[in-house]
Amino acid sequence: MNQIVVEVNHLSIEEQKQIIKNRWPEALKKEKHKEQKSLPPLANVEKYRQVVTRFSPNPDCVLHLGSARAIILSHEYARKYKGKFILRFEDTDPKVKKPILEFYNRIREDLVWLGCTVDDEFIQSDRLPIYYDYAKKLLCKGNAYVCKCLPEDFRKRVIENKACSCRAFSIEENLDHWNLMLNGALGEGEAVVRIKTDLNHPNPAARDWPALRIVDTDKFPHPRVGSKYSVWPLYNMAAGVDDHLMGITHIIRGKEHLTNMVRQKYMYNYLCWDYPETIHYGRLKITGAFLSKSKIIQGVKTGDYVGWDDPRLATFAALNKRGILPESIQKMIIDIGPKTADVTLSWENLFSYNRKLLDPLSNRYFFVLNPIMLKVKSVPKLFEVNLKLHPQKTEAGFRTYTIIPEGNQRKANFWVDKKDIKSLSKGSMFRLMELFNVKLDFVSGNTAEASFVNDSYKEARNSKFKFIHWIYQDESISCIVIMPDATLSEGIAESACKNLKSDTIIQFERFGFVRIHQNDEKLITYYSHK
RNA sequence: GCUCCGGUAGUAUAGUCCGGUCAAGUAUAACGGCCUCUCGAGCCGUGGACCCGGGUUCGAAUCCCGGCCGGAGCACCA
Repeated sequence: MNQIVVEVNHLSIEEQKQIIKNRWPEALKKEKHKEQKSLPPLANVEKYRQVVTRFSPNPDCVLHLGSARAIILSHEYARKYKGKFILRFEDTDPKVKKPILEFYNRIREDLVWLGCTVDDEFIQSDRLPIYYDYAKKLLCKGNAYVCKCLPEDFRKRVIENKACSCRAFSIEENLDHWNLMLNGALGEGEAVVRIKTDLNHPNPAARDWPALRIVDTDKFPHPRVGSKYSVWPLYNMAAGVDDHLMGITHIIRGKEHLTNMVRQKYMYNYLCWDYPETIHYGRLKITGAFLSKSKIIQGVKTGDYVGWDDPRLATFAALNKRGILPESIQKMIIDIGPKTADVTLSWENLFSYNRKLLDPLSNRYFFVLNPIMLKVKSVPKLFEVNLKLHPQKTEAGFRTYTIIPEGNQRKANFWVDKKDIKSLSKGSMFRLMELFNVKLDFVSGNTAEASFVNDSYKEARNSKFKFIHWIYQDESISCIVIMPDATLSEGIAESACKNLKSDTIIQFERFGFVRIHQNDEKLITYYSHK
């Protein structure tokens, strides 16, 4: 056996290929296989009765593409294993990252839009007594202490692996101090509860982390519970306790939380809990989009953005407005999967997912961006055209226009795109799509003149005429397209668009997909993509 | 500075745990062609990648060592 392997390895690739070709030609045939991508299996599922995942946002901003990975992966895994998906509002910072009432609901709405149904919901600001309970337990067991050092002093010591004097207090003293925190005798910044870890832990970030602190809620009332509490848990305390209590089996979150796992594991050990399985995925960026909450909040506040759904933002609200389907986002996130490397997507990626879904669903219409009046003379007769609403689906129906030549010159007037006309030279022939062929006579300013040639499609095709779209002057309405950079483009759409309901997504042929935003007095659309 | 994580075409992903079928698959983007009364969709085709250097091995994207590059944490934020 080994001998054969050695022998074969000494042959060149060409020689090996030749032998295979002669003896087993079928082995060289390549098979094309299309695989439906799905999520890799979750670890240790069999250990648990039911998979439980959670999405836990701070309601201090609307949701955006940056959260999509956490939401969709958590939800998708819960569904895949017929488990539970929990929404938990982590609103435990009334001061620095203050929650805002309106966002609780906006986040719920965003999740509904995304198609991620929530099985259960919790709000941490309802649960302070629970955290107090565990804080006291940890203090009683000597696993935590009340630290009254200045943060800078503590840091200095901890970097040198040294304990501060508070660490040596007795359990009774700690409980006294804890009560002083709770009853308001100690003010903001005067004390924190720290979980004891290992002062020699190689990672300084893991040493004796803070679990609860005091916030002056008279000055900074919480939007839901006001000034009822002044002692607030920090992330690792609240999330750690909740993950256990809520039976979370698989934590799926960004890798910036990697050291938080290390920290929380100390607490889990003290309380004799098992730490859930974890997936720490990498950061998701999209080129050219701001995915930073603070920038979004700032920009909306100053009016640089028109709102949470400004088309320049990658918030779900904005993506919705721009005609991005939630299914496209879902599919994209699932394809990306849960790996730890950072990803930088380009819009093209999202668009191609979206286009695939949109194409069969969207009806087609004509829209002229830079209108120029084209006067066609010598139109011999009345033309009635039926334009397909969808090129591949006749069952979608038609829109019908009747072109009636007028005057003794038998003229018919159309709006066409200036760019199209500019690309044609005088005397050249072109075709008004689905209508007839014309010859360009002359162009001046905002009008052009042409004369009827014939209505032979074959001739247009064979002679490679340019095919351009058009809007009959008597059947035109004005239309505004809001572009991705928030600029407005005004153009002319065909009158059949009058009946479109807002929120439908259509394709303006040779222009791109747009979503109808408003169609009362004026047609206003948002541009999606080509 | 300390600690952790990562690096496969322009972008994203499969393969890495457990070395051979990877001469590196797929999607998207680019280019060319076909088809189509859209510049969309569809079909066919082309080009394009294992961060670098050593080592182990008959054989390395995969294992080991060293380097380089990128990201994250080191908050009384989440």
